[in-house]
Amino acid sequence: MPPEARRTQQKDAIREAFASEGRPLSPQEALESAQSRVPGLGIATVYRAIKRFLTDGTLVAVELPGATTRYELAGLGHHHHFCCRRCDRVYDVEGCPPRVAELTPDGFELEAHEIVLRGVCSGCSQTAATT
Amino acid sequence: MPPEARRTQQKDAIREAFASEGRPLSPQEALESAQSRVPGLGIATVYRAIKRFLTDGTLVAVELPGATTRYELAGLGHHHHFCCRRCDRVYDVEGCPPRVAELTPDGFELEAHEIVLRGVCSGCSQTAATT
DNA sequence: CATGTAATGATAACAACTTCTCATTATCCG
DNA sequence: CGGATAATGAGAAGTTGTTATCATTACATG
Repeated sequence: MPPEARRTQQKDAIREAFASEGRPLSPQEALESAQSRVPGLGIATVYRAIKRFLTDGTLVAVELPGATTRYELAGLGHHHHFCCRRCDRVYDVEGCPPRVAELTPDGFELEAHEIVLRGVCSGCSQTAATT
Repeated sequence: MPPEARRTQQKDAIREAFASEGRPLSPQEALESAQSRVPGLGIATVYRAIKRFLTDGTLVAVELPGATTRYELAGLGHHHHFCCRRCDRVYDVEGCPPRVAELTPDGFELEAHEIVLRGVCSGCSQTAATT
């Protein structure tokens, strides 16, 4: 049996990072966010916490093309993602277009689908000017 | 100015691999396919050829969530991809569902989108039986 | 509050993929 | 054909992201 988990301010800070940011975070992003609460936090602890949160169902992995894996709180239901090419942040997007399943070639069995939108987020869009 | 390119049987074999397979290939897949034409072919040569083909517009990169980058012949037009979880091969799929752009959150600027279908390809589906 | 032990932080070690190095080979052009 | 040099193959070396090691710290319980 696995060792009993202890509650620590580090894990609390990491969990809180995902909850407060409200978008999928990479381990590095989670580290930076959580460090505002626990300054000395190390990246190894973030990886350990994420692994534990995946196991206990707190987080789920979000894989994106050409980017490192992000993680977000579980239980959000079916949704997709938007990647900003300026800040590299990933955002959740609601909804799902109709007829996605119709793309499936004959003889293929569709089990899941993912949609990734790309562009510039509202924050970066305002800051804009330069390309 | 860059050195003048020479035509070699290795590059021909690699280009032919992409043309004959008709689907996005990883460097490793391209190597295996091209080795049927040039047995001694090395992986370094495949990487060098791909880099050159990207530069001269012969190939384009296809990035997928949680998978190594694939490459395919350029000029295929807008399309999406299907990943088989059994054989890990990637296939092109025609078409594009309507209203994808409507998912974009307010204030965000959409520039592109990608759809990845997942499941089992027709080849693996027949071989099936086991899960 | 004393104690057993899970958790942490820093860093080394991994793993997967890609690029570099260099001696050798092949291509191209006069 | 002969020479200049681009291309190749094999393996070393880099990258980037993740996991393991280990001495130290901090939970949590009696």
